[in-house]
Amino acid sequence: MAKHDPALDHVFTALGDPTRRAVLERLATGPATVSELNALVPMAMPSFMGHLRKLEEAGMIATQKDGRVRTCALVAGALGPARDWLSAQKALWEDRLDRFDAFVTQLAKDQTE
Amino acid sequence: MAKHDPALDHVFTALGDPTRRAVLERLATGPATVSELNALVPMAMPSFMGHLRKLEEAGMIATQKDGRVRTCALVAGALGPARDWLSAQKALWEDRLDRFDAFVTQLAKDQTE
DNA sequence: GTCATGTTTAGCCATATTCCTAAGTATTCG
DNA sequence: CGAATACTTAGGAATATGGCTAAACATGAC
Repeated sequence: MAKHDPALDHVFTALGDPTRRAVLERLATGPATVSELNALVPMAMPSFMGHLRKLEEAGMIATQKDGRVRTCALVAGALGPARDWLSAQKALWEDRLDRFDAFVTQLAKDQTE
Repeated sequence: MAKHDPALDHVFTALGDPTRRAVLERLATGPATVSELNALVPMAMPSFMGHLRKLEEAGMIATQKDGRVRTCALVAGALGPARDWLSAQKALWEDRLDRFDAFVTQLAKDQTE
């Protein structure tokens, strides 16, 4: 397990905002322009661009400008590390809680004997 | 899919910090006191307490004070929503990318014909 | 009771975040 | 060319975040 993974910092932080999650959810259905994405939330364009920039810096979306229109799309595999961390953690977590459960169960059994 | 889930905001934001992830990783092996956890990172206790408070507010850890010692432990199922969101998203994401792949493949095939 | 230990509170500082408006640039349309 | 469209840049304000030191508290050990 990595001591300190800055990529994970960026990805989780990016996911911690509802506007940015909404963008990702929308992009999961296919690419979209900045204006189309901005229409999802009631926010001025410059503010919204800040969110897109963070998603791009986190490596979660890629953008490309054609003429005056910028199109955004998801980056494959960007969620992998986050999901892996969570899965590993959840496994340990539940294993640990299971053992605690067993401990409590054993305790209860001992008392009834 | 929830329009705007504040619980998810808190959980992902909490995960976006290496100090807090280190705490969770440590707690996955069993409960620990505040001092024990603080020893994991070079940080003054009051600063560190701020991180613990965030984890507690996010519902990810529970704490309890016995005498002058506060013990911290994981909360079961706290990672569930985050993991679920990521899994759902990743599924859509990869499905979408697969279809894009198929589209590109088809395009290439068309050109060679 | 005194003293060490383990937090907790209070208060401060620097920087980052998240929003805004106004004005600028670049492209496309008529 | 002129006007509309789609961003982009510049700059600013409010609040949040992440760190600190110093001092207060509460409890356990002697």
